[in-house]
Amino acid sequence: MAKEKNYVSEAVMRRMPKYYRHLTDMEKAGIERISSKELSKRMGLTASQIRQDFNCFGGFGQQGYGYNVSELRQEIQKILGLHNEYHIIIIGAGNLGQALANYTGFEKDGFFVKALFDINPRLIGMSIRGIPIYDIDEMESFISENEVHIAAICTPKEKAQEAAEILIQSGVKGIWNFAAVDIAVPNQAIVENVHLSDSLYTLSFRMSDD
Amino acid sequence: MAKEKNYVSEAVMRRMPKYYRHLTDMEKAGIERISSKELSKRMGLTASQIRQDFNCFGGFGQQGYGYNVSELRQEIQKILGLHNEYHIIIIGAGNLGQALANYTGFEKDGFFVKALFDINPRLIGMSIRGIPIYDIDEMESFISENEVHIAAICTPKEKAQEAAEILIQSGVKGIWNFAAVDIAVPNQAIVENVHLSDSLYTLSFRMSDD
DNA sequence: TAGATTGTTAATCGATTAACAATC
DNA sequence: TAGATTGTTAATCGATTAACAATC
Repeated sequence: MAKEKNYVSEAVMRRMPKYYRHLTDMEKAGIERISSKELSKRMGLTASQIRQDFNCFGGFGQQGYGYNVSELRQEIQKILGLHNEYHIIIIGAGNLGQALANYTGFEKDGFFVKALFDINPRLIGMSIRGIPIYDIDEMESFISENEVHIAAICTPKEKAQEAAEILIQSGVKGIWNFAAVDIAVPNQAIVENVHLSDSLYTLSFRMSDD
Repeated sequence: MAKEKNYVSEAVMRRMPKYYRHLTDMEKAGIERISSKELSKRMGLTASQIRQDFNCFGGFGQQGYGYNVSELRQEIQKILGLHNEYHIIIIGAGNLGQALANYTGFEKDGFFVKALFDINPRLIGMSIRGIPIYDIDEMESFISENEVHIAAICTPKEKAQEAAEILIQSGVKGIWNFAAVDIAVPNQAIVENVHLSDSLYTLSFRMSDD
């Protein structure tokens, strides 16, 4: 039974999706139970860390038995908020924006793309998988008329901050930022960055590291 | 003057691209010098941490003055290995693979996409921005005949591990993994993961966190 | 019951912050 | 020189690991 959710460290939070991913794979593979020790081998963590992590949220296991894979998966699904449905809009219908819109893999977790927005007249009016591309000027009214939980910012980096401000003012709570800038936002908003260039630089660093 | 590069913690390593990004922006904005204190405000870190971070690599500053933006940027560029040129191939020419191939933003940092590989006969023979899409069966011979530093894995997750193994056997050192699996690799290879689903789950978690 | 493995407390390790002497 | 700010050492904080009593 999960405890009241208190403060969870960044480190723990970043491991939760990984647990969820592995548990989903295990469930699919028909594995019914797993001990923290087995799981630690599988995931490259320590058994101790796994038990500590889970105990941030309450005990999910049983002494002498371990964890029931399906149950544990379901608990973590709830912790991650993946029992909810999320509506996403994509700001910027360039390469990346279109690729995100085309990708259906997030729908199984309840994430649905509802619209894209762009300034390019050639793109406006088109659609991707039936998802319309609108003029960026219609963004605010779209948000007020439709429930939008998350906005993925796929604009050039110069436009990202401005877009974020409008989005947050319009009531969007979650920003999934793909632009290569650090966006400043008020407290109530949440920004999750996907800095592809940072990731590539890190790879470069480790490749030249000796 | 940069010291011999020793062990650098994961935490420090992950901050280096961010420094590089901010310094590049500052240089572009014509800022000549900056103190650790000013930089700390700008980046949301502490001045102490910034000085500690830089001292992993040797001292780049001057007492009483601070840091010269251009010089510091150049030092970090070298630390990150961004003075080199990298050849990238993309495995999987679906939405994401194509988006990456279309994106030119990494070229300014010396990353060039040389080819894509896929199993889909409809895609094989086509090209993106002049970059050819080849049959996946030609991957090994392409690598042996061309210098390939980095392979971006954009395949479905079921194929990612196998692709990684072939790539590493063929001599590719860096794997930029976009598939939603944790790839197991031998020591000499380096994997940098971009787990978009993990990122989205984290966003969901923080949005439902109260 | 005996064996296994959790949940949890205590010990260790590493990263961040604070402080200050060195020095430009 | 005096003021500013680094480079670096010491103190603190937090995260990971180890240990073990609780218990299935």
